Amino acid sequence: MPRAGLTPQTVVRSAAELADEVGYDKLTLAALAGRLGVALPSLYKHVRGADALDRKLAALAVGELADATTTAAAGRAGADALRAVAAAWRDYARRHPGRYQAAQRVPDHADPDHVAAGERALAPIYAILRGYGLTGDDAVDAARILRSAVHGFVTLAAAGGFGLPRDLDRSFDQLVAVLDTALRDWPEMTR
Amino acid sequence: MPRAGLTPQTVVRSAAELADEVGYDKLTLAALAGRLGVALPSLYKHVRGADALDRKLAALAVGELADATTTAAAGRAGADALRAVAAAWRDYARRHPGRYQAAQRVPDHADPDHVAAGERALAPIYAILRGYGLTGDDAVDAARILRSAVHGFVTLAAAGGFGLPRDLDRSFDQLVAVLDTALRDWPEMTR
DNA sequence: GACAGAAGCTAATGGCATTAGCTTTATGGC
DNA sequence: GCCATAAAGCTAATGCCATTAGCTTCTGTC
Repeated sequence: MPRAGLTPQTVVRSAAELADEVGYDKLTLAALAGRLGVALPSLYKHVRGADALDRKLAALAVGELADATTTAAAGRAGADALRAVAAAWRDYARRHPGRYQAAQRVPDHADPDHVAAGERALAPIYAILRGYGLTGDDAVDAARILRSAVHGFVTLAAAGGFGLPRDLDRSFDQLVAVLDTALRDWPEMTR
Repeated sequence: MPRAGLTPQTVVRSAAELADEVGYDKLTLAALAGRLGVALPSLYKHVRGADALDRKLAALAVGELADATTTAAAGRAGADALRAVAAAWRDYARRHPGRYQAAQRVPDHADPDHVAAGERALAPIYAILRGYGLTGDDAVDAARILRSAVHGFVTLAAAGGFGLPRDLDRSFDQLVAVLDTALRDWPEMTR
């Protein structure tokens, strides 16, 4: 019997593809083993179990999302950077719905790679905010707002929560325009 | 042996409580049966199965969310209404994390109650937007933005996605302030 | 070429969901 | 008041998934 030649890497990468294809909730060790042409328990030679796989997949996905947004932000600033990062973000979520969902898991403090990937994903956001002159508490609030808006949009869109026929691209452009305006005229109010 | 006296109503309500207590992902027919003091298969006398229970729970939760936001909007307009609805929304999600997650399931077209609840939940949002003078496509875009921002915020907050110690209430106030500004000075841009 | 370790396997266990079929309890008509 | 019936509950059986244990076989190194 020839060997399948699996590694932790290939197993996680295959899990990512499977999650994107069938949905994160239907990602199962049994289905993954089937896709890899291997008996289910064999996977335990490469990952500690279903929960560990989920964590590794989250780390992978956050890292990829960080790469995508970082690349999009390179060489840009202001509204230009905001648009590019938001577009890359949404694009990643659409192209990789399973991974994007997996990425929402909060990093385990004991996994430095996952934690680092999470920080890398935040970096382009704070870079954009610096470009708008926002730092400190303002930047924290603004980052939360930016993340909330974009994440909320792609999540609701992916779930089919936007029923009406109105073009989604238009709505997303408006969302980004609103964020740009908000960051330019940052409300001084609550201080 | 005395009867438990269950009904579809009590089963779904108990499921809602259980989901809030242990988390939506850990809501299981086995756990629900245990809480109700009944053997697992007995639940099938009241609900068609796990998936049907999820759907009923979603309908219940969306209805409750609609009630909460509708009540908050009553007698208010403009920024006042926006603040009240956003607060009620966030409050519901925090008080009922399991239900809120359940509510994200898109209504089955064959379930009129669920569909109606979904429309009731949208009503206060569109009412607010009318108060800002937004109708038609503008209202659709604005509603999507509003929903994205608030839903994204409560989702990320619930998942523990906001790591930093900065006060969440402050950030949420800023979010609502940003939305208020955006709705007042609605960008005419993309048309 | 032998051996050590890794990669794979089968078998067994336990949890959950579902279906089938049985027993018992309420209840409504006579 | 009694009995028939439908509903509410039960146990038993099946199937899928995750996990663990323990065995076999491949592969690379001396």
